[in-house]
Amino acid sequence: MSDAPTKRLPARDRLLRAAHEEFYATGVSSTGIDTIIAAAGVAKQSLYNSFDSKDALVAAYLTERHDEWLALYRGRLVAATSPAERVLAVFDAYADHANGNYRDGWRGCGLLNAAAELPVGHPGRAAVRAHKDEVQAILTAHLSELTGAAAGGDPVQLAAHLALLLEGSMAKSGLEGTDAWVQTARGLAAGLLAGVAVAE
Amino acid sequence: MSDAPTKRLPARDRLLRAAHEEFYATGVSSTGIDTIIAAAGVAKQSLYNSFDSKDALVAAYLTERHDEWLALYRGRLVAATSPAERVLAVFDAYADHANGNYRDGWRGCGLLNAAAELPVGHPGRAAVRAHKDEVQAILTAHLSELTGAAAGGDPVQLAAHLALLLEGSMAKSGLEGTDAWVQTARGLAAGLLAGVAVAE
DNA sequence: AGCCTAGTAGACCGATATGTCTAATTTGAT
DNA sequence: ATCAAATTAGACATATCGGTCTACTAGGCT
Repeated sequence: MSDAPTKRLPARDRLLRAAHEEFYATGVSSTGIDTIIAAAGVAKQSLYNSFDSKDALVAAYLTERHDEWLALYRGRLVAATSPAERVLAVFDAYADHANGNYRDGWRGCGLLNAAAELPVGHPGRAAVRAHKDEVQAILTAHLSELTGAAAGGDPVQLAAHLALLLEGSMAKSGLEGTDAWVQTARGLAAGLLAGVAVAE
Repeated sequence: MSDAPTKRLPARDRLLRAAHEEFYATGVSSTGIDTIIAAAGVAKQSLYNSFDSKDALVAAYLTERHDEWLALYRGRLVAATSPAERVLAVFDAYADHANGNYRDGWRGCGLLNAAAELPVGHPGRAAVRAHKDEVQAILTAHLSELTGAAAGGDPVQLAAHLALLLEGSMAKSGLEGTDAWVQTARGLAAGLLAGVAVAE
């Protein structure tokens, strides 16, 4: 190694890492500031140097998980060689998410979980909705590529169908603690895609 | 009226009604005891006469929402005259749930929302899982009736598909605040059921 | 060496959390 | 009318919440 063996991360990064771990495991509102700074090994003031409030830390946590999923998806995307595979890459990214390392195990989509405990009108809910809209837009784009402009299947409707399977698999796999339901959803999606191909 | 015009409900019932309203609107862990007793118009001691702790009240809240959904489902069931309609009655019960009266509007499935903020291992999560298993068992039973024992479609697999659509519609409609996604899921389910009927 | 930035430890603040306790009062049944 | 059960108001205890403040310290640059 050219550097010091383990360069200590700046406080902001350690806070985000700890926030991810604690918020995901025990929920946003039942996790206190003190828990997070203890997990990060950071002074309380360091938190308020990087973030205006707990709410700002929550907002950063949400965008971080959004980016995290996008990275998983892009990783899967480069290995996909057909439109159908690119659609299934979205399901694989969800599975990768479920198989990540979490202190107390998989507990479902962190964004949906956070939205579930935020009151109506909270900006965090809008952020989660925007993320899910983006996922569905990705599906729609790949499906348009698959069926072509004038094919029989409607890409928008099929994207809605697949999006429901995806989010349903998050809810159900989160309750079970495994990726089994994500794989089930992937299998059903593959069947639907085969049906479109046959119809063409 | 034969009685007093409005018989004041016992404290326990008023507490459950208030707990429903407050827990659903703002989440279980960010809603304090004091908020609930104020909404119920009840003394604090009355809460602890009926429930051992806040956790016990949360548990009662969960079983109450389970029963509430079952009642909606049974109401829809009596009007259904075929196995396919009985399957769709489950979707209609979910739509009824979404169109209920909530102080700050529809915010998704109360059971899923509660599970999303409970840590792994909490008994409340097991209760929610049991509820969702029951819903899926209901779907499976109706589908078995529909396709018969030796029909082409697998009732178990189709029930899994429909269950994913259902829970996906809860997640997505909860973010939007309307029942639109539940109706979309119902339409997709109807299409799948028509496909089974055709294949027979 | 000197300095500036980032970080540290921890006391402190007011508000709120869950839960207990006491004592007075309402209620319904006999 | 009387009695027991249910309910009331509200003080109280203890702990934690998010957030502020002060004073000290460690590292990297010039």
